[in-house]
Amino acid sequence: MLTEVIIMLTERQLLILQVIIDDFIESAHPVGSRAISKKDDIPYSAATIRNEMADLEDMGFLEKTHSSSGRVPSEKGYRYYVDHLISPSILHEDGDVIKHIVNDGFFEFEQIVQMSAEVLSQLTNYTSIILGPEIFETKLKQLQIITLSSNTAVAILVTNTGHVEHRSFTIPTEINPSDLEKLVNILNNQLSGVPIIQLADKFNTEIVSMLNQYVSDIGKSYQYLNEVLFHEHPVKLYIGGKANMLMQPEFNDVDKIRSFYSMIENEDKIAHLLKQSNGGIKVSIGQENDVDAIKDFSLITAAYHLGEGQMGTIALLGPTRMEYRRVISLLNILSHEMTDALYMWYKNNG
Amino acid sequence: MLTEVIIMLTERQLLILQVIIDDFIESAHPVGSRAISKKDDIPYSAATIRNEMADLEDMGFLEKTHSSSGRVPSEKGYRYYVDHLISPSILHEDGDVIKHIVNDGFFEFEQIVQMSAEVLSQLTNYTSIILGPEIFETKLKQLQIITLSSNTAVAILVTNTGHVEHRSFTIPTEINPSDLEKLVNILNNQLSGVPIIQLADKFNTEIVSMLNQYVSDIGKSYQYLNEVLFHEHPVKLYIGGKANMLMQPEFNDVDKIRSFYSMIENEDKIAHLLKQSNGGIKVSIGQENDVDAIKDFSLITAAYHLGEGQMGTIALLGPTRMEYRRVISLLNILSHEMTDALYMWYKNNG
DNA sequence: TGTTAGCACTCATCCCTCTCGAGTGCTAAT
DNA sequence: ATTAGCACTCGAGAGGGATGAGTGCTAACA
Repeated sequence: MLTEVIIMLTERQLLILQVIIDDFIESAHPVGSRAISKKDDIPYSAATIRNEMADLEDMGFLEKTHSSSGRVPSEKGYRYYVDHLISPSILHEDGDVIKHIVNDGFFEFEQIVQMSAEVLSQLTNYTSIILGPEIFETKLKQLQIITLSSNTAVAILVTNTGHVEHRSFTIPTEINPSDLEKLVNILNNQLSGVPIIQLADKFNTEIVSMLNQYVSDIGKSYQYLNEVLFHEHPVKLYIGGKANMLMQPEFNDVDKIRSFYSMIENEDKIAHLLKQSNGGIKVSIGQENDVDAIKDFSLITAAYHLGEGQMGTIALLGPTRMEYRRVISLLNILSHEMTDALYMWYKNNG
Repeated sequence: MLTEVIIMLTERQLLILQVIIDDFIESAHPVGSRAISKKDDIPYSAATIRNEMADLEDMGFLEKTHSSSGRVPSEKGYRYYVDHLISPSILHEDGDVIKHIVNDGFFEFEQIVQMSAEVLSQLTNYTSIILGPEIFETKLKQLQIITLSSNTAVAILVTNTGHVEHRSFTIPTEINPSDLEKLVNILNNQLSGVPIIQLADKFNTEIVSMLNQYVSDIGKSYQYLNEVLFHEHPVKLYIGGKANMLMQPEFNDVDKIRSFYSMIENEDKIAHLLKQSNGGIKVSIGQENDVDAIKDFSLITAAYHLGEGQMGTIALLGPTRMEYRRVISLLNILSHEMTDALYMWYKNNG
């Protein structure tokens, strides 16, 4: 796509395109010329509309489902609609609901995230996905190792944001259980305040030698320890309203439901999708999506931030016939609210 | 149901009933007399089968979907089948898979539970639900309170089974943050080893006065603390394979799928259902279920134990046309394996 | 020249009917 | 007691209008 011919649409074409897409988004039925001409703000006859519709179809913004059907927006049509026809309005009812949730009393950040995912889905009847918060900026607050038996223990990491990770493990035979306490002390002294993302590195470079010096010779088990303590903290994915989506008329087909569910259960792939987001609001319509499994859907992603480091991604997955205007407004509000909430957190706990 | 007339079936009727149900469970299609008479172990003609089928229908074990259709088991038929016609066979392939998972290396118990739910569902294409482990016998290993800022903190409870619970909270103004450490020490001294279920009580009766004595006057905030630390630890519910169930031909109808999902998302209700289970394997077929939402389904529950105290429930939810024989065998194996695994845990960590 | 009325045409959807086949129940013969 | 035979029932699926919402095109109009 080196050259993209810029197609100029007349005012009237813009108006008609917009009305058609608005109508289809609401009704999910192909839109006919007569229905358009009857609308209040359309002073043209059905025949005129038909001519314009034919032109819009030639330009690729509209499609027919069969030769004598009404028109349906093409993906290119949606793209144009999203890029040029929707003014980023703020819908206040939705905004209030969201602000209420994000700011209501004291919650763990993760609770806020979870509730947001839930509400986002209920407001829209699409499936909401929230990734993160990513851990670029979160720092280790404290590390605990609690022994359960002679050879098992559970390690607990607490971050400055109140996030808690834990993992059980068997204590390597090289390590004398009685040394565990010393080990934890050293780790806490050296690693407290260190960004989570740097823990594994710092452990390898600075801590290991220190451990060998002050604790018994931990030998090869340092790698195991590193693994247990600092590696592969799974990215948390909050998916809200897998079932709400079934309300959409697009899912009046059993096979579609099946393929949707087998897709949505594959959390890894979803997480991968969202990770590509790099800030701002991004709309991927149908085939624009990189992943085959959602080429029938639209995915709207928004990032929420903390200072420099990006923290996570909020997304809504729905049919290409999506309420783009409302969804974009919603994600805008929510990402700002979450960013604000995070900022407050940081100010208090950083 | 004060009196239940005991109906005697002839050997032949038993055989025919069994074959019909087996066939229907496998095929999901109404079973006709000719198909039965053609089976190897059936030496009777189709006409004979028809006569017997008519009798079995009169007795309520079979039904027709319409006047000239083949027969389908009634719920009473399934009940009889489950009670009298299936010998509790152990299916070794399944058994091996399960043993492998439950005993494979060192895992947190919760990981085992989660994986079991997943595998159970994949083996059967039904939806698996695992409740618990209930906390009757688990004891507090250690309590931690980690302050995040001047007025927020996160409380972490670790049990002897390696289970970790955590909750963020605001520090009540009555409590001097510098006293928190003392508070935690007292709590750990007094409560370590106490069964989780008794924590709240013990806190109210024994600890509060002690705290007032040794720490600053915590006043009315003791109730808040109790709430934060010990109350309402939500029962964990692991649901596996919500989507697998869609493979069942019973779900070839969009509305059924919708109602299934809106039911399964209501975790509270499900948890309530499973809590009624009191040991052994229990089969609830269709209308036998107390909850309306699953009167079209069968629910098989099995408890897993630890010593005296029941620990949790494993269940499979499927259509009434369920592979009862296999499912019962599976749950049997799994409940024993989990019970054994728990026992080992206890021996090591009790 | 842009707009509109009119008309022939297309196609999905609904409904009706017909056929086919898998099943039954009943009766009479073995 | 069992079975072969037969008439009957009913669901599923195919075929065939009728309906109606939609189109494209043409010719008339301002």
